[in-house]
Amino acid sequence: MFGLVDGNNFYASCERAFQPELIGKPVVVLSSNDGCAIARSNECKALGVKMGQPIHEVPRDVRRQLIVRSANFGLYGDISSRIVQILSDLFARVEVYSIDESFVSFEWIKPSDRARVAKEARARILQWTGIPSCVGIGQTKTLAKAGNKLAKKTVHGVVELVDPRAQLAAYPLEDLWGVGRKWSAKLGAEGIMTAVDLMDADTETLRARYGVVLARTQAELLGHPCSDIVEVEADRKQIVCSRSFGREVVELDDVCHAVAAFASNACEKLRSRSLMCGGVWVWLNTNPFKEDAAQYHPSKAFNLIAPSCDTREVMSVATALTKAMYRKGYRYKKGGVGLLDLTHGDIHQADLFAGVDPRSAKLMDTMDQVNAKFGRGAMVMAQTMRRGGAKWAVKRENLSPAYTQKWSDVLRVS
DNA sequence: TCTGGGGTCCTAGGACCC
DNA sequence: TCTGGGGTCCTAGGACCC
Repeated sequence: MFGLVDGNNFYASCERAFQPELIGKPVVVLSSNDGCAIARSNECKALGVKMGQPIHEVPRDVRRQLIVRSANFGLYGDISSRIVQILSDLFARVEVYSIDESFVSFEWIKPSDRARVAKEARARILQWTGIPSCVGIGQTKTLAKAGNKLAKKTVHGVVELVDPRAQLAAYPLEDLWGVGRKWSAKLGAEGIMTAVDLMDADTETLRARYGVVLARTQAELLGHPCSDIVEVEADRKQIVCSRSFGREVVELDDVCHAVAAFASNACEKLRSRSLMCGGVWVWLNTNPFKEDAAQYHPSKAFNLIAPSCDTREVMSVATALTKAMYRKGYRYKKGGVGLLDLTHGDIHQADLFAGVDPRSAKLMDTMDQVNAKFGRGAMVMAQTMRRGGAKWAVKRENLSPAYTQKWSDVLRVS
Protein backbone atom coordinates (compact mmCIF):
# COMPACT_ATOMS: atom_id res chain seq x y z
CA MET A 1 0.00 0.00 0.00
CA PHE A 2 1.42 3.36 -1.06
CA GLY A 3 0.84 6.91 0.04
CA LEU A 4 1.71 10.14 -1.71
CA VAL A 5 2.26 13.19 0.47
CA ASP A 6 2.33 16.47 -1.42
CA GLY A 7 2.71 20.05 -0.19
CA ASN A 8 -0.16 22.22 -1.43
CA ASN A 9 0.93 25.00 -3.82
CA PHE A 10 4.33 24.26 -2.36
CA TYR A 11 6.48 27.28 -3.21
CA ALA A 12 3.65 29.69 -2.45
CA SER A 13 3.09 27.94 0.89
CA CYS A 14 6.82 28.20 1.71
CA GLU A 15 6.64 31.96 1.19
CA ARG A 16 3.65 32.08 3.50
CA ALA A 17 5.33 29.99 6.18
CA PHE A 18 7.65 32.89 6.98
CA GLN A 19 5.19 35.65 6.09
CA PRO A 20 1.86 34.49 7.51
CA GLU A 21 0.29 37.81 6.56
CA LEU A 22 0.24 36.38 3.01
CA ILE A 23 -2.26 33.69 4.02
CA GLY A 24 -5.53 34.33 2.23
CA LYS A 25 -3.82 36.55 -0.36
CA PRO A 26 -3.13 35.76 -4.04
CA VAL A 27 0.56 34.74 -4.00
CA VAL A 28 2.45 33.82 -7.17
CA VAL A 29 6.02 32.51 -7.36
CA LEU A 30 7.90 33.20 -10.58
CA SER A 31 10.50 31.17 -12.43
CA SER A 32 14.07 32.30 -13.00
CA ASN A 33 14.33 35.81 -14.45
CA ASP A 34 10.89 36.52 -12.99
CA GLY A 35 9.43 34.99 -16.15
CA CYS A 36 6.58 32.54 -15.64
CA ALA A 37 4.21 31.56 -12.82
CA ILE A 38 5.47 28.30 -11.31
CA ALA A 39 3.38 28.23 -8.12
CA ARG A 40 0.11 29.90 -7.23
CA SER A 41 -1.92 30.11 -4.07
CA ASN A 42 -5.59 29.16 -4.44
CA GLU A 43 -6.52 32.85 -4.43
CA CYS A 44 -4.10 33.41 -7.31
CA LYS A 45 -5.58 30.47 -9.26
CA ALA A 46 -9.03 31.98 -8.70
CA LEU A 47 -7.84 35.17 -10.41
CA GLY A 48 -7.15 33.11 -13.53
CA VAL A 49 -3.34 32.97 -13.44
CA LYS A 50 -2.32 29.76 -15.20
CA MET A 51 0.53 27.39 -14.38
CA GLY A 52 3.55 28.30 -16.48
CA GLN A 53 1.97 31.48 -17.76
CA PRO A 54 4.42 34.30 -18.55
CA ILE A 55 3.66 36.94 -15.94
CA HIS A 56 3.68 39.76 -18.49
CA GLU A 57 0.72 38.06 -20.20
CA VAL A 58 -1.38 38.37 -17.04
CA PRO A 59 -3.73 41.36 -17.40
CA ARG A 60 -2.44 44.45 -15.66
CA ASP A 61 -5.41 44.77 -13.29
CA VAL A 62 -4.93 41.17 -12.15
CA ARG A 63 -1.19 41.64 -11.76
CA ARG A 64 -1.76 44.61 -9.48
CA GLN A 65 -3.61 42.37 -7.02
CA LEU A 66 -0.89 39.72 -6.89
CA ILE A 67 1.81 39.28 -4.32
CA VAL A 68 4.78 38.34 -6.45
CA ARG A 69 7.85 36.40 -5.32
CA SER A 70 10.99 35.40 -7.20
CA ALA A 71 11.74 31.69 -6.77
CA ASN A 72 13.80 31.09 -3.63
CA PHE A 73 14.91 27.50 -4.11
CA GLY A 74 17.28 27.56 -1.17
CA LEU A 75 14.34 28.18 1.13
CA TYR A 76 12.07 25.62 -0.55
CA GLY A 77 14.74 22.92 -0.48
CA ASP A 78 15.30 23.48 3.19
CA ILE A 79 11.62 23.22 4.09
CA SER A 80 11.35 20.17 1.84
CA SER A 81 14.03 18.27 3.76
CA ARG A 82 12.29 19.06 7.05
CA ILE A 83 9.10 17.50 5.68
CA VAL A 84 11.01 14.41 4.57
CA GLN A 85 12.42 14.12 8.09
CA ILE A 86 8.90 14.17 9.54
CA LEU A 87 7.79 11.46 7.11
CA SER A 88 10.82 9.31 7.92
CA ASP A 89 9.71 9.30 11.56
CA LEU A 90 6.24 8.07 10.66
CA PHE A 91 6.73 5.60 7.80
CA ALA A 92 8.91 2.54 7.29
CA ARG A 93 10.03 3.65 3.84
CA VAL A 94 10.05 7.04 2.13
CA GLU A 95 10.89 7.93 -1.46
CA VAL A 96 11.63 11.58 -2.09
CA TYR A 97 10.02 11.99 -5.48
CA SER A 98 10.39 15.73 -5.95
CA ILE A 99 10.91 18.87 -3.90
CA ASP A 100 7.26 18.80 -2.79
CA GLU A 101 6.24 15.14 -3.06
CA SER A 102 7.18 11.94 -1.29
CA PHE A 103 5.90 8.42 -1.67
CA VAL A 104 5.55 6.56 1.61
CA SER A 105 4.88 2.94 2.37
CA PHE A 106 1.90 1.88 4.45
CA GLU A 107 3.30 -1.59 5.09
CA TRP A 108 3.09 -2.58 8.77
CA ILE A 109 0.18 -0.18 9.20
CA LYS A 110 -3.22 -1.79 9.79
CA PRO A 111 -5.79 -0.93 7.10
CA SER A 112 -8.02 0.61 9.74
CA ASP A 113 -5.13 2.88 10.85
CA ARG A 114 -4.16 4.22 7.43
CA ALA A 115 -6.33 7.32 7.49
CA ARG A 116 -5.34 8.09 11.06
CA VAL A 117 -1.60 7.93 10.28
CA ALA A 118 -2.09 10.02 7.15
CA LYS A 119 -3.89 12.67 9.16
CA GLU A 120 -1.14 12.60 11.76
CA ALA A 121 1.43 13.21 9.02
CA ARG A 122 -0.51 16.20 7.70
CA ALA A 123 -0.94 17.65 11.15
CA ARG A 124 2.75 17.34 12.01
CA ILE A 125 3.86 18.84 8.71
CA LEU A 126 1.53 21.77 9.20
CA GLN A 127 2.53 22.35 12.79
CA TRP A 128 6.27 21.83 12.38
CA THR A 129 6.83 23.55 9.02
CA GLY A 130 3.69 25.59 8.36
CA ILE A 131 3.04 23.82 5.07
CA PRO A 132 -0.45 22.47 4.31
CA SER A 133 -0.41 19.13 2.52
CA CYS A 134 -2.58 16.29 1.22
CA VAL A 135 -2.22 12.51 1.28
CA GLY A 136 -3.43 10.00 -1.30
CA ILE A 137 -3.44 6.29 -0.51
CA GLY A 138 -3.72 3.43 -2.96
CA GLN A 139 -2.55 -0.02 -3.95
CA THR A 140 -0.02 1.39 -6.43
CA LYS A 141 1.89 4.65 -6.81
CA THR A 142 -0.36 5.68 -9.69
CA LEU A 143 -3.46 5.17 -7.54
CA ALA A 144 -1.85 7.02 -4.62
CA LYS A 145 -1.12 9.94 -6.96
CA ALA A 146 -4.72 10.01 -8.15
CA GLY A 147 -5.95 9.82 -4.55
CA ASN A 148 -3.75 12.76 -3.69
CA LYS A 149 -5.25 14.80 -6.51
CA LEU A 150 -8.74 13.99 -5.26
CA ALA A 151 -7.68 14.87 -1.71
CA LYS A 152 -6.86 18.44 -2.79
CA LYS A 153 -10.55 19.06 -3.19
CA THR A 154 -11.50 17.77 0.26
CA VAL A 155 -11.42 19.51 3.63
CA HIS A 156 -9.70 16.70 5.51
CA GLY A 157 -6.99 16.31 2.84
CA VAL A 158 -6.79 12.50 2.84
CA VAL A 159 -8.26 10.15 0.22
CA GLU A 160 -7.79 6.41 0.10
CA LEU A 161 -8.75 4.71 -3.14
CA VAL A 162 -10.61 1.75 -1.69
CA ASP A 163 -12.70 1.34 -4.84
CA PRO A 164 -10.71 2.89 -7.70
CA ARG A 165 -13.27 1.96 -10.35
CA ALA A 166 -15.96 3.97 -8.58
CA GLN A 167 -13.76 6.80 -7.32
CA LEU A 168 -12.03 7.35 -10.68
CA ALA A 169 -15.11 6.99 -12.90
CA ALA A 170 -14.97 10.69 -13.80
CA TYR A 171 -11.23 11.17 -13.31
CA PRO A 172 -9.87 12.98 -16.38
CA LEU A 173 -7.09 11.21 -18.21
CA GLU A 174 -4.87 14.29 -18.36
CA ASP A 175 -4.73 14.36 -14.56
CA LEU A 176 -3.30 10.87 -14.46
CA TRP A 177 0.35 10.35 -13.57
CA GLY A 178 2.21 9.29 -16.71
CA VAL A 179 -0.34 10.67 -19.17
CA GLY A 180 0.68 14.03 -20.54
CA ARG A 181 -0.94 16.46 -22.97
CA LYS A 182 -0.02 14.63 -26.18
CA TRP A 183 -1.20 11.24 -25.08
CA SER A 184 -4.41 12.42 -23.47
CA ALA A 185 -5.32 14.19 -26.73
CA LYS A 186 -4.50 11.09 -28.77
CA LEU A 187 -6.34 8.77 -26.37
CA GLY A 188 -9.28 11.15 -26.22
CA ALA A 189 -9.61 10.90 -29.99
CA GLU A 190 -9.93 7.14 -29.53
CA GLY A 191 -12.73 7.62 -26.99
CA ILE A 192 -10.58 7.02 -23.94
CA MET A 193 -11.35 10.01 -21.72
CA THR A 194 -11.24 8.88 -18.09
CA ALA A 195 -9.06 6.75 -15.86
CA VAL A 196 -11.69 4.00 -15.96
CA ASP A 197 -11.73 4.10 -19.78
CA LEU A 198 -8.00 3.48 -19.65
CA MET A 199 -8.47 0.57 -17.21
CA ASP A 200 -10.85 -1.02 -19.71
CA ALA A 201 -8.78 -0.37 -22.85
CA ASP A 202 -7.19 -3.27 -24.73
CA THR A 203 -3.71 -3.79 -23.31
CA GLU A 204 -2.09 -5.07 -26.49
CA THR A 205 -3.35 -2.09 -28.47
CA LEU A 206 -2.07 0.33 -25.84
CA ARG A 207 1.27 -1.44 -25.82
CA ALA A 208 1.58 -1.25 -29.59
CA ARG A 209 0.45 2.34 -30.01
CA TYR A 210 1.93 4.01 -26.93
CA GLY A 211 4.63 1.69 -25.68
CA VAL A 212 5.31 -0.06 -22.46
CA VAL A 213 5.04 3.08 -20.31
CA LEU A 214 1.31 3.52 -20.80
CA ALA A 215 0.73 -0.23 -20.48
CA ARG A 216 2.34 0.01 -17.05
CA THR A 217 0.11 2.94 -16.11
CA GLN A 218 -2.89 0.80 -16.99
CA ALA A 219 -1.58 -2.09 -14.90
CA GLU A 220 -1.04 0.25 -11.95
CA LEU A 221 -4.59 1.58 -12.30
CA LEU A 222 -5.81 -1.99 -12.09
CA GLY A 223 -3.93 -2.42 -8.83
CA HIS A 224 -0.81 -4.23 -10.05
CA PRO A 225 2.27 -2.36 -8.78
CA CYS A 226 4.93 -1.85 -11.46
CA SER A 227 7.20 0.28 -9.31
CA ASP A 228 8.11 0.14 -5.64
CA ILE A 229 9.37 2.78 -3.22
CA VAL A 230 12.94 3.74 -4.12
CA GLU A 231 14.60 4.85 -0.92
CA VAL A 232 18.10 5.53 -2.23
CA GLU A 233 18.25 8.02 -5.03
CA ALA A 234 19.99 6.64 -8.11
CA ASP A 235 23.09 8.42 -9.36
CA ARG A 236 22.50 11.22 -11.79
CA LYS A 237 23.27 10.55 -15.44
CA GLN A 238 23.80 14.17 -16.27
CA ILE A 239 24.02 17.49 -14.49
CA VAL A 240 22.94 20.66 -16.22
CA CYS A 241 23.15 24.32 -15.33
CA SER A 242 21.48 26.74 -17.70
CA ARG A 243 19.93 30.19 -17.41
CA SER A 244 18.19 32.77 -19.49
CA PHE A 245 20.12 35.99 -19.24
CA GLY A 246 18.56 39.03 -17.58
CA ARG A 247 19.10 40.84 -20.87
CA GLU A 248 20.51 40.03 -24.27
CA VAL A 249 24.28 39.74 -24.35
CA VAL A 250 26.44 40.49 -27.37
CA GLU A 251 30.13 40.42 -26.45
CA LEU A 252 32.18 37.22 -26.36
CA ASP A 253 33.59 38.19 -22.97
CA ASP A 254 30.11 38.39 -21.43
CA VAL A 255 29.02 35.10 -22.95
CA CYS A 256 32.19 33.43 -21.61
CA HIS A 257 31.55 34.96 -18.22
CA ALA A 258 28.09 33.41 -18.06
CA VAL A 259 29.31 30.01 -19.27
CA ALA A 260 32.13 30.05 -16.70
CA ALA A 261 29.58 30.67 -13.94
CA PHE A 262 27.38 27.80 -15.18
CA ALA A 263 30.39 25.48 -15.35
CA SER A 264 31.37 26.39 -11.81
CA ASN A 265 27.84 25.83 -10.57
CA ALA A 266 27.52 22.48 -12.35
CA CYS A 267 30.84 21.30 -10.88
CA GLU A 268 29.67 22.16 -7.37
CA LYS A 269 26.59 19.99 -7.90
CA LEU A 270 28.80 17.26 -9.35
CA ARG A 271 31.11 17.16 -6.34
CA SER A 272 28.25 17.36 -3.86
CA ARG A 273 27.18 13.98 -5.26
CA SER A 274 30.74 12.62 -5.32
CA LEU A 275 30.63 12.23 -9.08
CA MET A 276 33.02 12.95 -11.93
CA CYS A 277 32.17 13.81 -15.49
CA GLY A 278 33.63 12.36 -18.67
CA GLY A 279 32.21 14.99 -21.00
CA VAL A 280 31.28 18.65 -21.12
CA TRP A 281 28.55 20.13 -23.26
CA VAL A 282 27.85 23.81 -23.88
CA TRP A 283 25.07 25.54 -25.77
CA LEU A 284 23.93 29.04 -26.52
CA ASN A 285 20.65 30.48 -27.71
CA THR A 286 19.43 33.73 -29.16
CA ASN A 287 15.93 34.89 -28.16
CA PRO A 288 13.44 32.55 -29.88
CA PHE A 289 10.54 34.88 -29.07
CA LYS A 290 11.99 37.64 -31.21
CA GLU A 291 11.04 36.19 -34.54
CA ASP A 292 12.48 39.04 -36.57
CA ALA A 293 15.90 38.78 -34.92
CA ALA A 294 18.65 36.59 -36.38
CA GLN A 295 18.55 33.21 -34.65
CA TYR A 296 21.53 31.07 -33.69
CA HIS A 297 21.56 28.11 -31.33
CA PRO A 298 24.90 26.36 -31.43
CA SER A 299 25.82 23.41 -29.24
CA LYS A 300 29.13 21.63 -28.81
CA ALA A 301 30.44 18.81 -26.64
CA PHE A 302 33.88 17.55 -25.71
CA ASN A 303 35.00 14.29 -24.13
CA LEU A 304 37.61 14.60 -21.42
CA ILE A 305 40.60 12.27 -21.58
CA ALA A 306 40.00 11.22 -17.99
CA PRO A 307 36.95 11.93 -15.80
CA SER A 308 37.20 15.09 -13.73
CA CYS A 309 35.35 17.17 -11.18
CA ASP A 310 37.89 19.98 -11.20
CA THR A 311 36.17 23.29 -11.84
CA ARG A 312 39.32 24.64 -13.51
CA GLU A 313 39.40 21.88 -16.07
CA VAL A 314 35.67 21.89 -16.84
CA MET A 315 35.67 25.67 -17.01
CA SER A 316 38.53 25.82 -19.46
CA VAL A 317 36.90 23.22 -21.71
CA ALA A 318 33.57 25.08 -21.53
CA THR A 319 35.28 28.36 -22.36
CA ALA A 320 37.10 26.83 -25.32
CA LEU A 321 33.82 25.39 -26.65
CA THR A 322 32.15 28.77 -26.22
CA LYS A 323 34.89 30.57 -28.12
CA ALA A 324 34.64 28.00 -30.91
CA MET A 325 30.86 28.52 -31.23
CA TYR A 326 30.57 32.24 -30.69
CA ARG A 327 29.63 34.32 -33.71
CA LYS A 328 29.73 38.06 -33.58
CA GLY A 329 26.53 39.94 -34.35
CA TYR A 330 24.02 37.71 -32.57
CA ARG A 331 22.16 38.73 -29.43
CA TYR A 332 22.46 35.84 -26.98
CA LYS A 333 19.65 35.27 -24.49
CA LYS A 334 20.40 31.93 -22.93
CA GLY A 335 23.22 29.50 -22.35
CA GLY A 336 23.99 26.33 -20.51
CA VAL A 337 26.61 23.81 -19.48
CA GLY A 338 25.95 20.09 -19.19
CA LEU A 339 28.17 17.49 -17.55
CA LEU A 340 27.89 14.07 -19.16
CA ASP A 341 29.09 10.49 -18.66
CA LEU A 342 28.97 10.79 -14.89
CA THR A 343 30.82 8.18 -12.86
CA HIS A 344 31.88 7.68 -9.30
CA GLY A 345 35.26 9.11 -8.49
CA ASP A 346 36.62 5.87 -7.11
CA ILE A 347 36.27 3.84 -10.30
CA HIS A 348 37.62 5.44 -13.41
CA GLN A 349 40.03 4.88 -16.23
CA ALA A 350 43.08 7.06 -15.71
CA ASP A 351 44.92 8.83 -18.49
CA LEU A 352 47.82 6.67 -19.61
CA PHE A 353 50.08 9.63 -20.35
CA ALA A 354 49.10 12.40 -17.97
CA GLY A 355 49.05 11.34 -14.37
CA VAL A 356 46.34 12.47 -11.98
CA ASP A 357 47.37 15.54 -10.02
CA PRO A 358 46.58 14.71 -6.39
CA ARG A 359 46.38 18.42 -5.62
CA SER A 360 43.25 18.81 -7.75
CA ALA A 361 40.97 16.90 -5.39
CA LYS A 362 42.47 18.68 -2.39
CA LEU A 363 41.97 22.09 -3.93
CA MET A 364 38.33 21.40 -4.86
CA ASP A 365 37.66 19.94 -1.45
CA THR A 366 39.13 23.02 0.24
CA MET A 367 37.04 25.33 -1.93
CA ASP A 368 33.88 23.41 -1.11
CA GLN A 369 34.66 23.51 2.58
CA VAL A 370 35.36 27.24 2.57
CA ASN A 371 32.10 27.87 0.75
CA ALA A 372 30.20 25.60 3.14
CA LYS A 373 31.60 27.49 6.11
CA PHE A 374 31.47 31.08 4.91
CA GLY A 375 28.58 30.90 2.44
CA ARG A 376 28.21 30.17 -1.21
CA GLY A 377 30.44 32.36 -3.36
CA ALA A 378 32.95 33.05 -0.60
CA MET A 379 35.67 31.51 -2.78
CA VAL A 380 35.26 31.50 -6.56
CA MET A 381 37.35 31.23 -9.70
CA ALA A 382 38.53 34.62 -10.90
CA GLN A 383 36.94 33.89 -14.28
CA THR A 384 33.49 34.15 -12.76
CA MET A 385 34.16 37.69 -11.51
CA ARG A 386 33.75 40.91 -13.48
CA ARG A 387 34.22 44.51 -12.55
CA GLY A 388 30.78 46.09 -12.35
CA GLY A 389 28.95 42.74 -12.03
CA ALA A 390 27.53 40.40 -14.62
CA LYS A 391 25.95 41.79 -17.79
CA TRP A 392 23.91 38.60 -18.05
CA ALA A 393 22.71 38.68 -14.41
CA VAL A 394 19.38 36.94 -13.87
CA LYS A 395 16.46 39.07 -12.66
CA ARG A 396 15.14 38.24 -9.18
CA GLU A 397 13.42 41.41 -8.15
CA ASN A 398 11.03 39.99 -5.56
CA LEU A 399 13.23 37.57 -3.69
CA SER A 400 12.27 36.78 -0.11
CA PRO A 401 15.00 36.59 2.56
CA ALA A 402 17.06 33.42 3.09
CA TYR A 403 15.22 32.77 6.36
CA THR A 404 16.78 29.37 6.92
CA GLN A 405 20.20 29.88 5.36
CA LYS A 406 21.70 33.22 6.40
CA TRP A 407 22.16 34.47 9.93
CA SER A 408 21.42 37.99 8.76
CA ASP A 409 18.04 36.85 7.37
CA VAL A 410 16.78 34.88 10.37
CA LEU A 411 13.40 36.19 11.53
CA ARG A 412 13.44 38.45 14.61
CA VAL A 413 10.66 38.08 17.10
CA SER A 414 10.01 41.23 19.07
C1' DT B 1 9.84 45.56 -22.37
C1' DC B 2 8.81 40.99 -20.30
C1' DT B 3 8.52 34.30 -22.13
C1' DG B 4 12.10 28.67 -16.52
C1' DG B 5 15.13 24.91 -15.29
C1' DG B 6 16.35 20.17 -14.52
C1' DG B 7 15.60 15.60 -15.08
C1' DT B 8 14.16 10.43 -16.81
C1' DC B 9 12.84 6.60 -19.83
C1' DC B 10 11.56 4.33 -24.23
C1' DT B 11 11.90 3.45 -29.15
C1' DA B 12 13.62 3.08 -33.70
C1' DG B 13 17.24 3.00 -36.77
C1' DG B 14 21.99 2.72 -38.07
C1' DA B 15 26.65 1.04 -37.38
C1' DC B 16 29.15 -2.45 -36.01
C1' DC B 17 30.49 -7.15 -34.08
C1' DC B 18 31.16 -12.37 -34.72
C1' DT C 1 23.88 -16.99 -60.06
C1' DC C 2 23.86 -17.78 -55.30
C1' DT C 3 24.38 -13.55 -50.54
C1' DG C 4 22.61 -15.54 -42.73
C1' DG C 5 21.54 -15.00 -38.19
C1' DG C 6 21.97 -13.08 -33.90
C1' DG C 7 23.57 -9.79 -31.20
C1' DT C 8 25.17 -4.94 -28.86
C1' DC C 9 25.93 -0.10 -28.67
C1' DC C 10 25.00 4.54 -29.76
C1' DT C 11 22.16 8.40 -30.98
C1' DA C 12 18.24 11.27 -31.88
C1' DG C 13 13.71 12.21 -31.08
C1' DG C 14 9.70 12.10 -28.46
C1' DA C 15 7.16 11.35 -24.62
C1' DC C 16 6.77 12.04 -19.67
C1' DC C 17 7.72 14.13 -14.72
C1' DC C 18 8.23 18.15 -11.18
